[in-house]
Amino acid sequence: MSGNSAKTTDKPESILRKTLSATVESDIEQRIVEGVYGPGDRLDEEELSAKLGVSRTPVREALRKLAAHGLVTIRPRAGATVARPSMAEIIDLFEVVSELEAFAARLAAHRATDTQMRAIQQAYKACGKLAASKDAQAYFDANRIFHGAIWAAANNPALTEQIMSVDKRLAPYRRQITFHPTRKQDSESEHDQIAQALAARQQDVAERAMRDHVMILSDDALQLARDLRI
Amino acid sequence: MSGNSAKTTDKPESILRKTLSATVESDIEQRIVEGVYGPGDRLDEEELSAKLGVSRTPVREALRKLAAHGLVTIRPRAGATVARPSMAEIIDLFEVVSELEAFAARLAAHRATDTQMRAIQQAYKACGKLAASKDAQAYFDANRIFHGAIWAAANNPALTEQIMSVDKRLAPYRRQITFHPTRKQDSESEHDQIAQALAARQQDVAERAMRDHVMILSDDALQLARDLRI
DNA sequence: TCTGTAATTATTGTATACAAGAGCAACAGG
DNA sequence: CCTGTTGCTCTTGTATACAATAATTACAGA
Repeated sequence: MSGNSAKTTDKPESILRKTLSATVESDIEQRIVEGVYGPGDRLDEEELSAKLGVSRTPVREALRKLAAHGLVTIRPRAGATVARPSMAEIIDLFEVVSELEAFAARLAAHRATDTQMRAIQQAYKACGKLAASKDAQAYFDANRIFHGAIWAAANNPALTEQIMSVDKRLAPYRRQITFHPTRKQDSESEHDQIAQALAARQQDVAERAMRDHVMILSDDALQLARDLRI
Repeated sequence: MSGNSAKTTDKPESILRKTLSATVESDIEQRIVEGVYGPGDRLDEEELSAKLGVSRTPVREALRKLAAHGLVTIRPRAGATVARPSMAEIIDLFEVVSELEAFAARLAAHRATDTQMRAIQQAYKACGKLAASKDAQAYFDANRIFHGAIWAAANNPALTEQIMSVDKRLAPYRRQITFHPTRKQDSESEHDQIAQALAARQQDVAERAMRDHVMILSDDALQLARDLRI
C-alpha cells in the first residue's frame, strides 16, 4: 500500500467516494461563501439537517470541519454561527493572504509551465472583457479564475490550500468590493501588471505587484466594511 | 494510564468551557505531534474511544477536525490514519512555513513591543544554553518557544494560527532533526542572526535570516527523511 | 418601571443502535 | 502454485435517544 501512491492530487474538494457528510459540508460551505448565510448568522443543527434531508450527525461533523477552517464559530453548548471576524482579524487575514498570494506569484513566475502560463493569460483576458460589463458576479468569478490560475502555476498544492482556506474566510468582504464600479477598472490595471510580470517571468515584480494588488483590495474592503458598520 | 486526563496539559488554545470533544481532540493531536502515533498509523475509532473513555461520537468529531487541519487523513469508509505526506508534500509544506515564518520575523522586527522583544531575547538565550546539552527534547521545546515568541511579536494572530497549523503537520519530520548533534550548533548561529536583526529592528535582515533558517532545517529534514526512507 | 432570581425551554453534547460498504479469507478453478 | 471469485467480518456512516446546559422568560420585590 505504501508503494506507488503516485501523485495523489490532493485537492481539498476531491470527493472520490461520495459520503453524505462530505456533500453536506460543501453544501453549507457554499452557502456561507456565496453569502446566503452571512457573518454572525446562526447555524441551527436541526434546521440544517431538515433543510439538507439528513440527521444531525453529518451536519455536526460538517460544522466542526468548517469551524476548523475558521469559517464557522462554535461556542460550547451555544451553537454554531457563521464566523464574524473583528475588523482587526479581517486586517490580519488580508495581511496573511496578501503575503501568500505574493509568494504564489513569485513561484508562478519561476515555475509556471507553458500551459499554466497560457491559462493565466487567458484568464487575464477574460477578466478584462468582463471589467466593462455590469455583471459583477461574472467578474467576481473571472477574477477568482485568474487568481486560481496563478495559485496553480505556483505548483505548490499546500500553498494553494492555505490560500484558499484564508480566502474563503474573507469571501464575504471581498464580495462587497466587486459591486463597487470603480474598483473593477483599477483592479484591471493591477492585473495587467501582474500578468505582464508573470509572462516575462520577473519574480520580484510579480511578487510585488500581487502583494500591492491584494493590499489595495484589502484597504477598499476595510473602508467599505467601515462604511457599512460591519 | 487510562486514568482520567483531567489534567489540562499545555494547551495553547484557551478553552473557556471545556467540552469533552475539545479535550479528546487535543489529546489525540498531542499524541500525533509528540510522535506517539507516527505517520501512516491507523486511528481506530473504537480503540481511541476505549482509550479515552468516551464514545465514538466525540472521537469522530475530533478526527474530522484534525483531518481538516491536515494532521489526519480520512478515506471514506476506510478509516482515519495519521497523515503521511509524500516527499513532495513535505517540501511544499516547508516552503509555505518558511515564507510565513519569514513574514512573521519581518512583522516582529517592525511591531514587537519592548516586552515581546525581551521575551524573544530571553528565549534565544535559553536556546543557547540548551544547544550544548544532551537533552534534545529540552532543546526542541526551547526552540519552539523562541519561534513562538517571534510569532507572537508579529502581532497577527491569524498568521500565528496559520504557522502553527502547518508546523504541526511537519512536527514528525522536524523532530528527527533535533536529534542530530551537529544541527543544534548550526541552528544556534542562525538563531543569533535572527535575534540580532530583530533587536536592531532590521526587517529585511530578519526576514531573510528566518527564511534561510527554516529552509536549512527543511533541507536537513528532507535529507534525513531520504536516508530513513520515509 | 427596573432589576435580580428562578423555573422553563430549547439546543447542544454524548451515547448507542442499526445500516452499508470495504477489506479479508477461504475456496474453486486454471 | 497462482488467480479470480464469493461470502463473511469488521469498521465506518448515519440515525435516533437521552443527558446536560446555555438562553429565555416569568415573576417577585424594590
